Amino acid sequence: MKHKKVSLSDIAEKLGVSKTLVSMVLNGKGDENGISKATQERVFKLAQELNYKPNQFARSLRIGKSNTIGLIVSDISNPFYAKMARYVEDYCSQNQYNLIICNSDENSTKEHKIIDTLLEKQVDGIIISSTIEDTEHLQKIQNEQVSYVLVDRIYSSYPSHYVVVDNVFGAREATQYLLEQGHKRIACFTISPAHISTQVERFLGYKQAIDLSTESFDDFYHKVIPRENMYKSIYNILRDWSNNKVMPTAIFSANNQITLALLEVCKEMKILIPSKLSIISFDDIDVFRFYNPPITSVLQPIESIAQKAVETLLKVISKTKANEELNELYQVKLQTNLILRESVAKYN
Amino acid sequence: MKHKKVSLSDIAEKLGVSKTLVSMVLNGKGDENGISKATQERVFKLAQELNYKPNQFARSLRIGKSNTIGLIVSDISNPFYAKMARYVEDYCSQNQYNLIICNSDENSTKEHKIIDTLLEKQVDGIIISSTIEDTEHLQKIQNEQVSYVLVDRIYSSYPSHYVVVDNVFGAREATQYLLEQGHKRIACFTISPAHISTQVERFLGYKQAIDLSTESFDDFYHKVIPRENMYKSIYNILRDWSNNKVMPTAIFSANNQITLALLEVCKEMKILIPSKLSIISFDDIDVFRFYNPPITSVLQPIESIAQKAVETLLKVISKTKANEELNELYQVKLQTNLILRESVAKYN
DNA sequence: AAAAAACTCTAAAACGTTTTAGAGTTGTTA
DNA sequence: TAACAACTCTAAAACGTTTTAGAGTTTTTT
Repeated sequence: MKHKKVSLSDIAEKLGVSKTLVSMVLNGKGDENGISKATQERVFKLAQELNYKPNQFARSLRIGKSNTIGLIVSDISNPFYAKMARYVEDYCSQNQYNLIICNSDENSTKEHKIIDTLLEKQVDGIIISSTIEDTEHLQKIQNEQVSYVLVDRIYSSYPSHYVVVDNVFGAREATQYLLEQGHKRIACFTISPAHISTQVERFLGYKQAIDLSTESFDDFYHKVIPRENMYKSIYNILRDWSNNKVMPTAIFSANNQITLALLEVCKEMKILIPSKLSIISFDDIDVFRFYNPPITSVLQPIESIAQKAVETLLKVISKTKANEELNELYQVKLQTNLILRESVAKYN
Repeated sequence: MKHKKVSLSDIAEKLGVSKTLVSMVLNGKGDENGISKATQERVFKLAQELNYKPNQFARSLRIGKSNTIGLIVSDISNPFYAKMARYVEDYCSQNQYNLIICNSDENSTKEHKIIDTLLEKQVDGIIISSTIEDTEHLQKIQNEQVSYVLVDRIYSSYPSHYVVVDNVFGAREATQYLLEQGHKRIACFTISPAHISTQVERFLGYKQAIDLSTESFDDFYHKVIPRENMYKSIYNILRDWSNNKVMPTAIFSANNQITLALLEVCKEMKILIPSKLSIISFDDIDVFRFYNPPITSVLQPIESIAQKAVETLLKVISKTKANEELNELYQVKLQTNLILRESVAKYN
């Protein structure tokens, strides 16, 4: 029982009317085009009966719009991005948009390829948390007149629409909390590649807090952990500090994966948390809630980030389509929340 | 500098050749159609220069194939599905397929809608972990001649292609391990809705283990936890058991979310693991590795599941397209692995 | 009774590909 | 030198929509 897909023409033919009419009616433009109620009724009825499904390709080809957007993140199995993707998907489908999710694996070459693919698929827009250091990929997207908004990660010297979190504030607040608890030697771990704005900003917030305090900042305690070799390199760092009797009393970790590795190392080295070492982490993932002790962390409003990102992108898309001049830049910065748990001890 | 997108005709025109020729060359069919090397060279060169990108909609419209597949899971922010989606995406893009990921939220109505949307988008195939009890949605997909493969969850009485894990074996092995450690009163927690095959099968494996042992099976220790109210209902169950002095010595939890809730309840009620209660869980998620004590669990080979699912679907798609009779059913069942950690104590 | 307005509908083009069937040369064979 | 093969290329249709510009009736106005 191979039955061909039913098209507009099939309906038109059976009803003895034109495709134009059927198209109008089915798109809800029957009234405004003065199609009689009776005819509209007949069209709807038959369409239903035949289980008519418009061909999206024909449609997209004709109107030059795919109703699809792309989301590029480093790794969708990272809980932070998993949640984000989840909410982005929600808001997209609420707005009748399709979503294509892509993983860059923190690899510039791969991200460039992804962008090419997305542009070939003629997505209407891209939400992108980029791993690339320069901005030629953004230029490339713009050249194709495709809208985009940066999320999570931005370029300070390249004006664009973005939705991010106030990383400087979040990191400063976390570090200040550590200071308030009496810590003096506080280390900061960020993850490679070092140019990513989140890591730069969180380090900045950390530094600000220390500079504002009576303690003095020492770059010795800032380590960029290579993401390919987190466990080993953290292990080496802690061992060196320990051997040289310069162990910090607290660590601010600017990334959830770093924190996970750090926790494993501490377990392995039998460094007790928080009695021997206090830890505070950016990103609040499930593991932190369940860890023993539960980890104090900086919560990002993931759902709002996602919502704002989609909202912003759709705004930009519609303005671009309408050919309005887009002189206004949408730049959203959301607040973080410090979640106090038990991985930080008082120090004196 | 609004420059229109460049099309085949643009290239053809500038080169003074036909669209046909350009199309052939660009699709690598130059040789087999006897286009001279020189001409091919000119085409490639100009296409490159103009940064030509084929219009996928026109292409899909013409050849009736979208090169897109859909993935339906209950919630992509659940670590198990996040990983799965991640790998599915990998294998899809390796095969030049696009992926649309959808969340059903364990809601039948929503899943039906998702399927309708996917069919409208004319995906070439669907990988689906379904929440729906009956099989009319599968019928609907088949009616539209769209290929699909079930993953994770199946219908025992509805023949279809699938890729799953041997849940019965995994659950039996886990329960037998509990028995070997001397446990006699072993409970089993599954999650609602109760009809989902994974839950049914895991319960079955649990029951088999007990029936095979010297212990006797008691349905009293099998609880289906409603997913909307996991914490509270687990709390009530444990409290009742405790009050009535019928606390099991071990619990086999057939779902990672249930386990998480169970762990929280135990913490709240100060039930020590594993000394007071041993726990073993299906699914091995990050939290379990990091928990204190680390949770013994049944590991599913997520990457293989994903790989096989994509592989199978693509096979089915190509056979369907070639109009070959598909009398053979692809049914893949993968093995689980019991990961021994520290949440199970010996009991005597 | 002619002109205007209102109402209902349609023909045909366009979007950018792929594919079918075959056209026009040039060279080769009998 | 006629027939044939080989080589290189093309016209046009088709996929299924949306949209533009306007056609054909009937009703209303003057």
